[in-house]
Amino acid sequence: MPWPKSMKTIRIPKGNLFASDCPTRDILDDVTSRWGSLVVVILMERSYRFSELAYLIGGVSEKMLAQTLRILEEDGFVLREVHATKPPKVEYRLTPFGQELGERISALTSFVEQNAGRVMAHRAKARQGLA
Amino acid sequence: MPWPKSMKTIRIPKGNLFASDCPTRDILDDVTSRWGSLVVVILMERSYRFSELAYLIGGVSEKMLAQTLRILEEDGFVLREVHATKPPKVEYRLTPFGQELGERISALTSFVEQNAGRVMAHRAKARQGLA
DNA sequence: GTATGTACTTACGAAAGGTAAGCTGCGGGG
DNA sequence: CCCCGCAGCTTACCTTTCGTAAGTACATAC
Repeated sequence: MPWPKSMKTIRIPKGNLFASDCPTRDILDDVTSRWGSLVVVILMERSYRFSELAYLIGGVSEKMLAQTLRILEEDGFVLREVHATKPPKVEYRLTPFGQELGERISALTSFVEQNAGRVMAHRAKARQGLA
Repeated sequence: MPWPKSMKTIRIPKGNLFASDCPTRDILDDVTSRWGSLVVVILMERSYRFSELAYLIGGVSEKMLAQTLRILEEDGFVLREVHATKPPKVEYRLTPFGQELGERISALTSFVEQNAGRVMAHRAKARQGLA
């Protein structure tokens, strides 16, 4: 697909989010990943252990939970605390930076929760239109 | 993995986002999908045509853009207007509902853009720790 | 009649994600 | 002793999703 003429008058609206090679894109993917956002929201409440998270977040596999937590830790949103008890105990909590992020994500998730009915209704209408 | 003992005292923090069979989860996936959030943010600015979106959002394929737009339309966030000109022209814009959503998503994306430096710095430190 | 413009679809290979089993290290029951 | 269980991952394997590139339709322009 060639570059359309209407492009000549268009400027990229904001920052660099829309450039595919910008690291901003990676970070957004991390925090909006399927499990990432759920982990952040649940950690807003308090710290949790690995197995607690695995059970609270319905449908997550241990593999994906571990991967998600590792990424969020690398990005500086989550803190991993190992307690050398027997058997070992690993607690995850949000960093202050992660809490700032969590406020934004919670705003989004609670909006989605509160308006899920509207969306479901619209989906039903849209599918009637197709049939 | 069996249900751990510490679970007995835990209650699910909020709503139903954490139940794997809740439609809320699907909706969240739609709006936080790789391309979904970018489309919503860019449509906050003004309406755009298909090919314009394809060029503004770096790295998106036409296939994924079409799929993303169809989903956002079904959910009631985006409106699709076909102008029967020759050649045809299709405009996409946010519904009022989509704009409410867009405010939440923009809050998140602008936070990420503004704090990308912090994240990159933390990633670099984390990788030094490993080496 | 060949090429262009617009908005998609479709086929196919690559990559991400899910499932389930294994691993380590220690303590307790038989 | 020996094996099981607990906790927190990790690995192997397979399925689903995604990206790439080509094709479609229809009309006008060359």
